[in-house]
Amino acid sequence: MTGTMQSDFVTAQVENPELVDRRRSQIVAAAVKLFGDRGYYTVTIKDIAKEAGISTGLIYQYFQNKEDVLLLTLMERLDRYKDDVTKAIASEVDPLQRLHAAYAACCRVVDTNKEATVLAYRSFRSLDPSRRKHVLNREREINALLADCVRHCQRAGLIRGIDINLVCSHLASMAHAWALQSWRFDRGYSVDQYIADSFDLLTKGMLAIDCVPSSPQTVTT
Amino acid sequence: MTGTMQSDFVTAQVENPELVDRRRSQIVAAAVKLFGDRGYYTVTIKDIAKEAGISTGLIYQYFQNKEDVLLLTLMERLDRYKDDVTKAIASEVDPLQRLHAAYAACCRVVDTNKEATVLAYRSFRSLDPSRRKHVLNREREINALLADCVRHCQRAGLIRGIDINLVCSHLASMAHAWALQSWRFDRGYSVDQYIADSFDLLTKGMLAIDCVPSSPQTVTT
Amino acid sequence: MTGTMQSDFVTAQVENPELVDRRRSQIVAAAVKLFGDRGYYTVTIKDIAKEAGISTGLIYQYFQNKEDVLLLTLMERLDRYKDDVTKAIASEVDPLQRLHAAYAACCRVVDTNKEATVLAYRSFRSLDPSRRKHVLNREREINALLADCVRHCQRAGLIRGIDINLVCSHLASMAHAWALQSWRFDRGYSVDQYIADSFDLLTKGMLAIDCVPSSPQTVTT
Amino acid sequence: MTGTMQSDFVTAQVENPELVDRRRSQIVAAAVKLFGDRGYYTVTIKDIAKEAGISTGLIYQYFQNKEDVLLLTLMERLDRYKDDVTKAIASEVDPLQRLHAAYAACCRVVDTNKEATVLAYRSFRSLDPSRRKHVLNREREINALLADCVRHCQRAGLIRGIDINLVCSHLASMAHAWALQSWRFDRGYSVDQYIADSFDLLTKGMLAIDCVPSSPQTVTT
DNA sequence: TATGAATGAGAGTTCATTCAT
DNA sequence: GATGAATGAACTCTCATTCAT
Repeated sequence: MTGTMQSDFVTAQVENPELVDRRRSQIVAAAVKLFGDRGYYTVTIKDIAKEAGISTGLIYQYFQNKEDVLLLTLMERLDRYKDDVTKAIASEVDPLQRLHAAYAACCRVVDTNKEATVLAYRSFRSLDPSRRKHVLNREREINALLADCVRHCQRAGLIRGIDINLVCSHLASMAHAWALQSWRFDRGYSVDQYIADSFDLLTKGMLAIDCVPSSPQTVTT
Repeated sequence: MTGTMQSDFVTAQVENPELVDRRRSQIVAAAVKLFGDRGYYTVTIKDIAKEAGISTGLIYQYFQNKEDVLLLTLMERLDRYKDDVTKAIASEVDPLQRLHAAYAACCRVVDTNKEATVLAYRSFRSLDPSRRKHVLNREREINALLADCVRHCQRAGLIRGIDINLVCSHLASMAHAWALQSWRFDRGYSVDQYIADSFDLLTKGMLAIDCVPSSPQTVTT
Repeated sequence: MTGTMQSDFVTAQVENPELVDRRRSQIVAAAVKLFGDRGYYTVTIKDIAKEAGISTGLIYQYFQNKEDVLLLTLMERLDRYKDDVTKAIASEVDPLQRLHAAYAACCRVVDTNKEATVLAYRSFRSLDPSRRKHVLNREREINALLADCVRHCQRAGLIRGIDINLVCSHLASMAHAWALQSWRFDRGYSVDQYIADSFDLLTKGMLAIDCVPSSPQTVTT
Repeated sequence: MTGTMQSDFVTAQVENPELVDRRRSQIVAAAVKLFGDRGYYTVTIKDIAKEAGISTGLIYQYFQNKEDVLLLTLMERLDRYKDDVTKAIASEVDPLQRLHAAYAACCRVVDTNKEATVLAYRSFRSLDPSRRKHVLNREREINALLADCVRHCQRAGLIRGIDINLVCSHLASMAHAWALQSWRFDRGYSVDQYIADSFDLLTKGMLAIDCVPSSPQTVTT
């Protein structure tokens, strides 16, 4: 199971696992809020402690340093992300509907967690290489879920033989865009509408001339 | 013209405009390199001064504070971005080829400037609201260029009546993905290939069943 | 008797005297080891608790604060010191042999407890004045044992009428030097040899010309 | 020349060598006073800055960290020590008088700098191994001066064939004792008297029976 | 104009001590 | 009696910014 504050790469001084879980959740909740609003560097440990309603020293009983707080903050979101996507595709059998369900789940996670999504982009590079690896691994696991959906569609002959990496990048980018480029969209524009529109665009493309449109690729090379 | 270090929102203590231009370029060049590598907060003014080969004090003759250095650093990239896209579409007349040229230009700017692209995502929120506005305005100008291309295609009946904002978001996201999600792509995969593949995907969509595919939209709501 | 962990200047919260004795010994044993290795300030109460196999809170049941742990740590060594010297001279009757036995005992205590000897020098001043007094008193008691030996020798006409304080300082310095200046001596050089050589030097002096050497004292004043 | 604040093992951010010299002297002077009174660990960087009349940040322009302040503080005393001894023996030709001059110089350095002498004993072990090496090297240089005097005396047949290390240890211990064991001596007792008395003791020994006294060495083993 | 020494507020982190269990 | 989670004051060190030269 992914969604726990236990972690083999972030160590705590406190031994009671339930307490570790509870306190870390408390601290991460405060961190998500503050990091999301103001970014990693402008938020101090004291700010987090105050927001969490505990003393500064206590944070260091559950995290080795500030960077570990960021790490678990980013990981927690990815855990929820993965869980949501997993649940979303569990009940779907039709390949294309499965893919749609996965994409919709991604968009919804982004929507309910816009700040955290932005934070992920802002702060990933604030982690040192070894911590980045943990985040990337989780990111790849999520990606594998999407890739699987795409692969099923391709096997069913529903999607043409495009590079799966490219398709996944496409899907992820569009989901993230809902948070990262929110300035582009009208206030009234809802996630549901966005999911519908963007999935339509992703699947059917932009061109009006159906079927074999005159590709401008030859120009490229 | 955009590509100058003169700026009405960042003021200098030095009066000679040429000098301002030269010094600011020198400083911004150093900042681009360092911010790109290590991010805004971990780079010090001293680092920038050393990289630029000047004294720390001098930076404050041309910028009011560190945040202004970041602002011009981000702006400079957007200026180049805009110039490149402008030049790219200048010679194209066919609407779709124009769009392709614009998109390709975006991808190439991203490719030659991956670090700066990542920096933009990381550091935009480190700016205060008034400075963000300047960046967003420039971003919108670039977006307008793309939007114009799309509009032309739509008027020519080449692109179907999808919301232009959505299409532009799509285009921008994919261009940025080349830098932001570079971990997804193989080392051997070139920008040119990426441009070709992603533009094909963007325009024609993912579906194998051409023309009217059974849309899964109804599931969404 | 000196060698107990009961103490009228360090108070405990626990009433059972045997328990106080046992726990204090346990804690002081851990403290000796850690303070000896790393000094007073770099060792934490937590370190001591862990080394002693107890909880941090328990230390405060037997000591009022960290400084008291140091005090008893220093005192314990002095207690052993005093006991050893007392025992060593108990069986000797010949004044000079008594003195020799006392000096040899000092050197051996130092030798078996080099770290603690160094600690005493390092950390005495970390105590507040009132605690220092306790250490100094014990130190003076030990000194009195030596002084007594010297006095006996003088009365027996074996030692000339030098100021006893000076002689004692001399003896103590040389004994301590075995730990404090161990870098001066070869690895193969044994305590026994050191005792023999240094006592010979102390008693007979450095000069080759026996009897009345041309003293350079007149130069001094 | 030894007595300068330039140092190849402690680096400064400031380049002007005279300034480095002046500021370091200023800081070390404050540190000597405070460390001497209260020890290394209980004195804060802020204390030193205040005592020196500068800002805390400035200390870090001239020292990399607090430990380096301690290092130079200890080194400075050793430099003066070495200079004083060197000067003292420069004019003496008679081997024994040379030795006496060296010893007297040692005692006088200790006397005018009691706190610093105590500090050296207290704080040497607060240095990390590489820094200790620097101190020990200087200490060995000073020791070499003494050893040289002793050797001359031995060659002249004035001192018997005792191990030179032992003799030097003896001399150094007695000199240091003037500061370390000052509690033993009466207030009225002067350095000059101490030098005279202790040198007499060191050279002629304690025994009243001149010449070949019955050595108690055989008892030792 | 240009320098870089100087400032000092504020960051992350530690640790002696307390106290509910 | 014993535990160890919790506290928060105080530490070392950094760095944006200033200003005398």
